[in-house]
Amino acid sequence: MNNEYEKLDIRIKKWIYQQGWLDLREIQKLAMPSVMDGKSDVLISSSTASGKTEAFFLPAINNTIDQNDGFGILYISPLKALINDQYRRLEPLCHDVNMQVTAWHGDSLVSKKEQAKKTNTGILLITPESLESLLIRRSEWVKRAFSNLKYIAIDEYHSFIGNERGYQLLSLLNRLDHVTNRINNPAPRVALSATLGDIEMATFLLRPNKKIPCTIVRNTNNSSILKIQTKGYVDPVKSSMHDVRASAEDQICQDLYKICKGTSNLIFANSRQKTELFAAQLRDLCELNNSHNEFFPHHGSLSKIHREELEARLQKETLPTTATCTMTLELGIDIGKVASVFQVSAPTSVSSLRQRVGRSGRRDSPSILRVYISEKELVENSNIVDLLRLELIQSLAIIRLLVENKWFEPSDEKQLHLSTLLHQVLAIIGQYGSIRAEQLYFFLCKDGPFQNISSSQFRLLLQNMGKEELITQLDSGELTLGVKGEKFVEHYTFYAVFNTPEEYRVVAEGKPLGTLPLDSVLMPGQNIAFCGKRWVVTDVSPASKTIMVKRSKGGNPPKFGGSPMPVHSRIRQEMFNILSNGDYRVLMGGKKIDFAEKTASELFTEAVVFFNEHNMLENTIITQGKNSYVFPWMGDKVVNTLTALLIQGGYSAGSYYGVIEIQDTEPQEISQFFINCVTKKLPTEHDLAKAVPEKQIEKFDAFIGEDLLCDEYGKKKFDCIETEEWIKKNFMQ
DNA sequence: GACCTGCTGCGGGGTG
Repeated sequence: MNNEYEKLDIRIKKWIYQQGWLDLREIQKLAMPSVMDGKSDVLISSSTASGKTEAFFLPAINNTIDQNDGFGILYISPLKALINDQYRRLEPLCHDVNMQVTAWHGDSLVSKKEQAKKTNTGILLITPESLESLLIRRSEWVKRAFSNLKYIAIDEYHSFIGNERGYQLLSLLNRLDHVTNRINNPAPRVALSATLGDIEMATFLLRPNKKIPCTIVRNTNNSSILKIQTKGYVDPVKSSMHDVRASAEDQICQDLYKICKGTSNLIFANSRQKTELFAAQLRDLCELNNSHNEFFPHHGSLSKIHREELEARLQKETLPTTATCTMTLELGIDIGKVASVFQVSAPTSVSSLRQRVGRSGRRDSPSILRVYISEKELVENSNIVDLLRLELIQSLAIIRLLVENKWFEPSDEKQLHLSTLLHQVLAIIGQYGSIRAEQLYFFLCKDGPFQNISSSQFRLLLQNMGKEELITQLDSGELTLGVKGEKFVEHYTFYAVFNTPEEYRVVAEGKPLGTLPLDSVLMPGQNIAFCGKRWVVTDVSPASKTIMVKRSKGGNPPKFGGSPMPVHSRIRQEMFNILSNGDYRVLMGGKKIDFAEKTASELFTEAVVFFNEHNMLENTIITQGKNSYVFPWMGDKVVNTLTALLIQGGYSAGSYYGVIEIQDTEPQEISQFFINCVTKKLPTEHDLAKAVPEKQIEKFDAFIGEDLLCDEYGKKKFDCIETEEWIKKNFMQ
């Protein structure tokens, strides 16, 4: 035990002793001085199950243990489930040191909230949305209850970085500092995270105005061992009914069954549809083998009961349990120990694969990652994406970036987040009743999180909000809520800044199974797979937005919809490197490690042969049949920009897996076209966006006006500077 | 090829 331990209150020491802990964990020792000091922000970055939570809470509780003039600690989490987990973990300690801890979110009991409102002490665990509602509806209480905060902790910090919810959170923290008169004396912010790519950016985003410094705490000896296997599968292209070869999906299911049976695992399958498909097929295999089912799906469209049941089963560790899941099991919900993490089909980002890997392995056992990739059997008219085995290559590139370079995708700092800015304008007016435009601009943009917004853009936003009757101007010049704005702010759906499309509820025997998008075309009599089981649709009621089902045999999972996840330039460049060198192996300790089994490395060789045959090291554009294919080996923003330029130039172009297909053209014509684009000067991102018919993506995009929408969409989807550099480098040197 | 997250106050009906 170290010096810092000695400084802890006797009640906390006693609790630690009772836990049977012989020593504090490394991250806890490292974090304790800065948290205890309480003068700077702290960024605690350390792997899952390394004791991060206690690294913050032990010293923070120590410093607030006898505080009775308002809450001492405000803990913010992106998930209700995580708040419940943390409550369970903190409750015994808080009980022993006689401190109140309150879980505060949409599902917590009103009575518990009322109790906390009366006593105003201890620790409050809350979601950003609940904090938003408190600031709008109970700002007087907020002022009383939080004026003496000693700490604000943000858990799973990476899940907020660079997205709508993260900007809302920053604005909320700013507003909290204002309401409690803590502008010049703010409570330190402590961020907890397992994966942080760009630490510089992460500290900036924790406090954009940099009023107080930020200390970074990372554990040094990350000795966890990672074992990786990549397996390839050939999906036969069947030419006749008599072809009985198993599909790649069936082969993968057989392997998943063999390896997972009897142990606990996570299978990430990238889409809810695939997640359901594997869950249903693996359940069928259990039935076929006369054994109890151990396979269950977990994703965002399943009802809470089903998800919680599975989480509890994993947590208990008494029955072997394998979850086929989407990113719902990426974050830190307590799920016990798992033997392996499977990634079926290519991951799209290094950071999410890192999160997933972290779900297996503990200090005493290695993390095991098994990546299963299916590639189509090659036939005469195979697609170029299949010929180059791009799904496999993307997987190999992401694995290499993960293991060798310790690199993660940085957040996209160019985005404007105008939908969230509009939301915050409404929220602040809702909170104060009325406010001057200059104050709002200072509050949100100049001194707040929306620093990419110019004053003219802000003015335009307010004008549009006026036109839409969201706000009106009083005779005094102050802004107040308009007719529509009031309706928005009063409704409970206002607090979340992210978009949620309307859905059908799926109900079996009166119990909710989950939800499906409104545009899913389901008919009575149709068989579907959902929640890991097979059903037949008995009734579809558009009026009550309900789909009734009952158990049945057969049926495939429905489509859930969604938009593609963008791939970063660094990944595409790593794919190019791998193909040019004909080597995907990972360099570790001076040795090259092979992590692909036989079929995967055969598929890789096919890709390299094609790559070399077409001299793709030199050729950026190649021809297949009547079409040309552009290989930028760049992220989706550049691919989108090039594709948009081609379409505006009258070509018939589309992209897939980062490759642009242009119909009926020759490479020379395309390269000349690109050169002309640069010589004539490229259009702006805004101009490119103008031509896109459907640009509304975020919740309040419908109200920001066409002009700003083009700014917003352009910055999100296109990058003209990087594109121009790419054209110059490839065609003009 | 296609991810995820969250929210109030009140009224009606059931249970102790």
